[in-house]
Amino acid sequence: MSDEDAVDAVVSAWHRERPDLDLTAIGVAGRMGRLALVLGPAQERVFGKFGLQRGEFDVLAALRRSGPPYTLIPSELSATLMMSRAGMTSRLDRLEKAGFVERALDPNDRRSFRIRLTDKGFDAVDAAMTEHTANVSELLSGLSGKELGLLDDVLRKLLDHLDPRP
Amino acid sequence: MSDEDAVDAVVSAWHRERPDLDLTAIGVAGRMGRLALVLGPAQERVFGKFGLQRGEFDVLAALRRSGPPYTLIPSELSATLMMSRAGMTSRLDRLEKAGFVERALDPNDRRSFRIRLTDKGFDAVDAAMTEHTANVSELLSGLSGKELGLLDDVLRKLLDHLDPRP
DNA sequence: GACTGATAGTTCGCTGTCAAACTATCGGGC
DNA sequence: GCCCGATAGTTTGACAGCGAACTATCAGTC
Repeated sequence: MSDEDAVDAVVSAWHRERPDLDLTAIGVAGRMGRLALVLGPAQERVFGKFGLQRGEFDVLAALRRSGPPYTLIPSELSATLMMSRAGMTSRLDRLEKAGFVERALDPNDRRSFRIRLTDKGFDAVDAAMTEHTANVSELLSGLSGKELGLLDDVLRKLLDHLDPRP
Repeated sequence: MSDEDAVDAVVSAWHRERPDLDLTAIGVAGRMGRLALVLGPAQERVFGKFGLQRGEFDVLAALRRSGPPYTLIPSELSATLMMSRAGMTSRLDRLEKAGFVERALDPNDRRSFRIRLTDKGFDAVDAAMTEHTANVSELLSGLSGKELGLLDDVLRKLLDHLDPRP
């Protein structure tokens, strides 16, 4: 069988010090956390090549996949991306300054705006998405198709349990 | 079958807009990212009850599970926790100020220190770990034991592929 | 039509992290 | 015994994100 990995070492150290605890779930959570720590930067490297950071890409991607006219409202964006509105304001500032999006007045609601992807933003996000997709496929290429499907099923179930759709 | 979840919606929107892309891996990565976004705050709530944030708990936990005399040096800590030394300096400042750890001179290397868990830090991390363990078990309780084992196996394999042990 | 609570977005102050520059110390090679 | 590159930790400056306070607008009620 395969060697002990970093998470196994953590779990067995805890088991030695605190044999009273049930560490089954801790190991799984530890692997997920560590995975996020490895996958995050590996994805950001790709976004960086297009002058974007992860969060900025997420905004452009949400606009892009919404289809023509590639327009959304800031509060939709902050809700979809699970972040504060304050943070969204500054992200949009950066993206607007870089010419990737435009703020247009919303004719129906004067409190709000319509955030529209510019042509430049469209091109950037499409190119970034192409490479991002290839990169993520490569990152997960250590798993067989069957394992990938299995992982997806379990993650879906877990996500549904933690954050059930209404 | 279960309903379409948020990630399915993202993937199918991308498929509509960009049918040229293979989105299999994107879906899995999306679920992992979203899971991290849900699990993170859910864990931080517990740490907060003990006056700690996640990163600070991680430091105390590394010291605690290293066993007596509960002492490590800063560079070990920053390497284990995959963070910069600069960040570790400020974490240790906070923890020292709160009385959870002490900096002692390293007799063998005058560039370095020995970070030692105080009694107060020991008690705090033990109590936090007890509750953290229960909390994580509860968070993952949506999965059966078999599913948990399956998830662990796949994550281990993936982690090994991405970040192989030397 | 005026009032009231909810909603949209911004501003402000704070915080945790990082990268780069810096100081001090170590340890091997000549 | 002295250099000199490597190593340990800190300091500095910058930055993304958050929560709370604020302004403007909407929508329903009397």
